[in-house]
Amino acid sequence: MDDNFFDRVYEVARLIPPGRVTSYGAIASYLGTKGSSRMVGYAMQACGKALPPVPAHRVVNRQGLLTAKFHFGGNLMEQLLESEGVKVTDDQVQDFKTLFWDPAIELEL
DNA sequence: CCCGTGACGACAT
DNA sequence: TATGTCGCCACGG
Repeated sequence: MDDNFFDRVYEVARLIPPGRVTSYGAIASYLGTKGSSRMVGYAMQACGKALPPVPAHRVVNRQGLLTAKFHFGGNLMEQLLESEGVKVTDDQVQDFKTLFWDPAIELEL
């Protein structure tokens, strides 16, 4: 875990409260690399080897769309989110705007 | 060392 | 509103 950049992403991702979701761009922006939202997703891809495990299922794209479900495998991601109380329909988070957790704001206090 | 790829996002048309 | 294109930068081949 010498990869500082990845660790930053993991650290923020782990701060996401249960039943909440955030976007790659929000995390990237918090890290100061808002233009590199792709790197956040890329880091998530490698989150499987990160300890403690990162709740990547709480991270979705700007539209609240479960773009990562393909990587989780089937409906696993959707299952995990609903298990935390997050309503998901058609690979899309319901009330995404309400459940949205922005580190730049929530951690601002 | 160069090239293609990608869990995204903003802007242009 | 929908579709297309570019930028971003780390990683594998």
